[in-house]
Amino acid sequence: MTDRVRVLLADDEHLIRGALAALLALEDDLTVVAEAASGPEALAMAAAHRPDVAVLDLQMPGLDGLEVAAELRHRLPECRVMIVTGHGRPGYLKRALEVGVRGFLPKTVSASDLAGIIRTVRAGGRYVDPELAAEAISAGDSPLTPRETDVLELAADGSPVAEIAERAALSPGTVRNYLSSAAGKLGAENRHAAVRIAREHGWL
Amino acid sequence: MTDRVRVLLADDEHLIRGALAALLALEDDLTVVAEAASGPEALAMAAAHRPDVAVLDLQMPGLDGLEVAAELRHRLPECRVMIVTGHGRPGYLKRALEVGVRGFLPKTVSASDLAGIIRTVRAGGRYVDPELAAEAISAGDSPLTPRETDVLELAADGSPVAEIAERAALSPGTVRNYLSSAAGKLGAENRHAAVRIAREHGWL
DNA sequence: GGGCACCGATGACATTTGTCACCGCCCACC
DNA sequence: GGTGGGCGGTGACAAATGTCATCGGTGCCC
Repeated sequence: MTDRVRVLLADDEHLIRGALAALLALEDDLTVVAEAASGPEALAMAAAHRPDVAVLDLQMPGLDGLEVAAELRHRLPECRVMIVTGHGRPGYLKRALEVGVRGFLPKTVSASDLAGIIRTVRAGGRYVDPELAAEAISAGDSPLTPRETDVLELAADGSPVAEIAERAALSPGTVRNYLSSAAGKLGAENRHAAVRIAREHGWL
Repeated sequence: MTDRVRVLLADDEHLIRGALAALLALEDDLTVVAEAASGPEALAMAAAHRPDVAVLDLQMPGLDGLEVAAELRHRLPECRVMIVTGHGRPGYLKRALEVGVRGFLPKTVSASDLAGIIRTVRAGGRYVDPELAAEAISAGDSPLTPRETDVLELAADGSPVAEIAERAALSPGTVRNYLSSAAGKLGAENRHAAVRIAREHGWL
């Protein structure tokens, strides 16, 4: 265990990624072996360099952090995955844990904390930001059925019911039923408010 | 002009801010004299340290980057202001230029570019990311009247018309007129789609 | 086998919303 | 001094939406 920890950094913002790489390089037991600016690139880099720990931004072009995490779990099971997120909605944390993510933290942590968490994760430990954890627990599970979620997602851009029905290959009446049910469960006054509420909880 | 450039960094994400500060410190003609994690804190720091250049994140708690920029222009006119943004919508650029911002760039630039741009701005120059500029030009001005924008903003959370009318102290009929007019101008099928379109253009 | 939840659908009904025409008021601009 | 545009409002009408009851089908679990 005296080897240096090999780290993969994935973030679409060059400025942040570069700065982060420079900062982690100051820690003498960490080495950034690869950087990526998109989801697919992150997968390719991981395959090529086989890092010990992958630090993934949640929002990236192509595949987002969670999708990359899910892929990595199959392709490179010995690689520990951490997710770093700017504005974390609760629902993502649950999904992240489901795909085997070992660390989940907001970008408001300090660099030295990040380095410490990388070491923790590398050693087989887990870390979840306390505030995000609290939000996730208080938010709980989505009360929506899978189909309700689907339809609500199609309603997210403000389309009229007829268009949603067409895209979902459903009857307009059925769509209205699902939306009405979803709005009721979420305590929303209409489907648009329901979309907002579901988004805030990370249920969408 | 042989003095070192005194820089204020404001970003709510400690990780990025710290990393950025470390990176800029490597440039031997730049000094980070203050850091802030929120809009009000940025103003206080600027007043206390009187930096040459303020590098502001667009999205911050309290006051956003543009509001801080507007304040700084009055309180500290000799301080040049730059805005750095993660996912930049076109409308912000126009508003930024209106409040006297000298630099506007996405977080996808490299650190050395950033350092160069800070020097440019310090010397009285301007810099606008070409891609953002192109988007802003193609997006153009908002076709909405001020009042239409207000009402559309109140409609953004999906509230029913009655609630919007109450919050705006307007008659429900008037609210519907404004929303209908706004949706028409934006080519939207209803007010919720109008909100989305206006958001995408940075007109909200 | 009986409950139970989810899916998909229909019909009916009240409410909300979108749209249009038209009004008066004020202010800026020519 | 007229004209135009924004603001705020009313009334009316058609369309979209929300809500409810009800149906049949499926699959799961006790």
